[in-house]
This record gives sequence, structure tokens and C-alpha cells, in this order.
Amino acid sequence: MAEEMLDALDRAGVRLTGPRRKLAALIERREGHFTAADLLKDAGRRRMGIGRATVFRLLELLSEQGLVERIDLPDGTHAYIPCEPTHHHHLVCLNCGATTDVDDCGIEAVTREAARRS
Amino acid sequence: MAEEMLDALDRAGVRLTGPRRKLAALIERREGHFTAADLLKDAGRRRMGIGRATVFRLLELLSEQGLVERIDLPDGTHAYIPCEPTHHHHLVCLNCGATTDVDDCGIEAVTREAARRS
DNA sequence: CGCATATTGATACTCGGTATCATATGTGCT
DNA sequence: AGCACATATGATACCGAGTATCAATATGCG
Repeated sequence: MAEEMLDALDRAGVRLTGPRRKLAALIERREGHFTAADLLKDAGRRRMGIGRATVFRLLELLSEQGLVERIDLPDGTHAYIPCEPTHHHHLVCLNCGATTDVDDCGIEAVTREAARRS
Repeated sequence: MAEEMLDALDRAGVRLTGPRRKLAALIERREGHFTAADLLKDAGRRRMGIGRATVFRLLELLSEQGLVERIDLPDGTHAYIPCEPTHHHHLVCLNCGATTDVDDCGIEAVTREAARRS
């Protein structure tokens, strides 16, 4: 999956730099969602000298490419979920923070109705 | 509506202080959603010497009483919406940030389905 | 009225994220 | 392979939202 990310970055016309490769690997070995701080901690623990800004920049890139989705957790913090760039929704459990994908698009009906009314 | 808030606060057993009355009035005259910073700015502009902390504390109180709901805007910031303490959902327009209430609860079906699957 | 106690506001802090900028490093070209 | 140059990097400083602390103050009960 790290390969997949790097391919996508390459396709996007950005450079395949060392830090980006390392971060892609770190993301790959994480299960499920993670925060920018998590990545930063991972990188720090392994003494790869990766700067704060670089992590945020890569997450922004990946999110532009649709390889990662940024979600707003109920407590107001943010997390990122690696995902296929297809249409789907993420549900976040208010209790444990676990996430699930949903392909069913029932939400749209509700949204459409509200849009019509306003 | 300021009355309503003050009543609820009274019922909750907290003191009806000057700052709280003033802030309730400020919230009343706002239309729709607002941020903590908005309130702070309002208060500052009128030279009521109301501290940062007080604003956040009141919003927390109101939100505990269900008189205000805290929502996560798509850009990651937060806003508050004054609302009746009944069951409903808020939809936030990704473009303009406008909000609407929805009583229809189609979302639950989707959520339930996902819960069953996990 | 007077007192115990909840509340306040100033200040300082934390934390996620962004701007800046000199330096380092990929990449296309020859 | 070597070069040139744009792109990316990391250190640092900064920003804005929210929280902790704490001495001073105001509220509401008796």
C-alpha cells in the first residue's frame, strides 16, 4: 500500500523524496486511522529526522489525491484514514473512535431533502 | 430566548451572573451559528470586560443543557448553534457553511447497518 | 446584612496547524 | 555520470482555539 501511495504521488507529479517514502511506510504499518501527531511520534521514535511541517505537507498531498481522508473526530481533533479514492462515507463511533466505511448512501436522500427546503 | 437560556441555567443550579446574562443576550441577537471567537469579538466591541475563559465556560454549560450544539465545521473549526433540546441533526453546507435542522432520521438506518456489520 | 462559595478575568500555557526561509535533494538533460 | 535548477526539507517562529491556575469579586442563602 505504500507502493500505491508512492505511485499516486509520482502520478501527481511530485518528487519521490526520502522523507515521503519513509512516511508512506509508517502510514502503511498503522492500522486504521491515525493523527498527524501519531505519525510525528513514530518518526521521532525511529530517529528519522522528519520535521513537523513535512508530515502535515504529506498528509495534505495524500488527502488531495484521495488516498487519505481527513475526518473530524467528535472531540474536535482530526484523524486521517487511508482509503481508496472512491465514493463512500466514514462513520466514527462516538464511544470508541473506531471507524467503518459505508457504501450505502442513505445520507444523500436526507441531504437532498434539506437542500430542497432551504 | 435569552430568558429561556437563563431559566435553564437557573434550573441547572448555577448562578445567574452578570456576564452570563450579557452573553445570553449576545447569543440571542445572533442569527444561526456562531463561533466562540464571534462572541468574544461581540463582547469586546461593546467593552463589556468579559474574559476568554468565561465565554468558553458558558458555552460548555449551555451545551451540557442542550441549549446549544457544538458542531465541527468541515474546515476543522467549531461553531455553536442555539437549538431546542430535542432529537435532530444538523447539516452543514460544505460551500457556504449554512446550517439546517433535519428531523428525518435516515442516518440512523445507515448507522445501524454499519454497527451490525462490525 | 454578612458570609460561604461559585464565578470571574488576567495570565500563562498547551496543542494542532501554518509561514518563512536558508539549505539540501531529486530529476531531466546532456 | 555530472549539472543545473526547481522542489522539498526541517528549524524556528508564529497563530488561533481552547484549558489551567489563581487571586479578586459577586451572588444568593440565611
